[in-house]
Amino acid sequence: MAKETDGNGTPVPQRLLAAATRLFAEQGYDRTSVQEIVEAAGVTKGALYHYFGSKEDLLQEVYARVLRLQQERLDAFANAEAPIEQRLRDAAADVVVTTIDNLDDASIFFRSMHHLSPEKNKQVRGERRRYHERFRALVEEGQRSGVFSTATPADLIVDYHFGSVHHLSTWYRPDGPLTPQEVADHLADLLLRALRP
Amino acid sequence: MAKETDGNGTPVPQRLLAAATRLFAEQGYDRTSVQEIVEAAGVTKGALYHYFGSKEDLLQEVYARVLRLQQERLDAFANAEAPIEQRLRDAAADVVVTTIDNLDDASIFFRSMHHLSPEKNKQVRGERRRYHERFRALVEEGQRSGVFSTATPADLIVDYHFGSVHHLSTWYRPDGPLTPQEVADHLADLLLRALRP
DNA sequence: CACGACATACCGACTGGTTAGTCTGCCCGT
DNA sequence: ACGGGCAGACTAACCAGTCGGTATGTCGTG
Repeated sequence: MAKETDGNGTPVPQRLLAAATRLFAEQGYDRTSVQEIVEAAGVTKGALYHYFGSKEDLLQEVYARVLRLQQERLDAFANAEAPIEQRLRDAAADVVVTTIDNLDDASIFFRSMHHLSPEKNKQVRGERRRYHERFRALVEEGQRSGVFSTATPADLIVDYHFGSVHHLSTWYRPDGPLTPQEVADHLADLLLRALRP
Repeated sequence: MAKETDGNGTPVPQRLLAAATRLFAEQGYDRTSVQEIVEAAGVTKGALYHYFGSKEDLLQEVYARVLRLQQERLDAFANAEAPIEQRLRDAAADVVVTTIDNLDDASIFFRSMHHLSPEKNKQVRGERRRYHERFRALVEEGQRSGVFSTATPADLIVDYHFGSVHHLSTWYRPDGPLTPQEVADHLADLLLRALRP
């Protein structure tokens, strides 16, 4: 009986992170006070500053979690044994599904990145670039082997697709007509269709 | 000699709006203090609150300007005398060029919309929807006449394209290798290629 | 096994600083 | 002499982070 103080079974740091994620997504980083976060997590400021160095650290932790997850999944799909069209399609569809599954994290990611201090921002951008480059390598591989059109630079292709992923948090509603998988299939299909020679 | 107090020739309200636009884009809405805005415009708070009701009104005015401009241009291209592929391509490319030309407004638009109060937010969303629907009508027209594939719902097509427009403020750099027109041509081309039957 | 020393986990009042918006009044053109 | 245009001091509220304090557990030692 040392890890949780009240009825809730999950440990305090994770409760804080979950509360912060929800509140940052709902109200934005600047409009969420530390007081609100600790109240939502059922603790006090003492607990938060015991586990985290600052409010900003909380935000960075949200990013780190998302980036780790997406990079792992991309690597898995990209390195699979399959023709390039299949690998790109799978990777493109997967990032859509996982983004919808973590829509809170996604809106925080795209809306609040500029709230990070320059150093942390640089770090996050660096990991983001790794992701971008792995994806671009897939496009280039297909272009070299003649499966994809070379009419458009690979960089632009990647930004085109991630624009639509980025945009999901603006328009996708879980109670809408399309399931996450259907949206993912459509968006991956659009990408592959645009790449036909 | 009643309209401007110092050496700057432009009237005070426009100076305030310009300063606010730049600062909101650079630092975000919440992180920009009213004090900074008035200093950048070379006036004081008295002047700002003489012309605007609140800090939020400034933000809304930025939106209103952008929305008016883009809606006008879309209507012009959409109602032109040309085959549907041409009209859609022109409209899709134009929104890219004007977004890049007003990249500050664009980043504010997409990053700070949720800072508006519910009523103003609803109003902006309404005008946004009008734009979306006019664009969607173009896609549907092409689908009905068999020029565009019907594999993807028109709504999704529109969100796909505007995702990439939205995303521009994240990656486009004026000192990069591509001119605004080149980016616009590429993105419009990708859209049209994805729509090939 | 008893006991003190130290560590971990957390509480909550407090501080120093910032901010949006107000208000009184001056200045100047008409 | 009147009113639009604006200055700038002021206020009331808020907020991130600090700090001294408490409770509970762990570990080494005689």
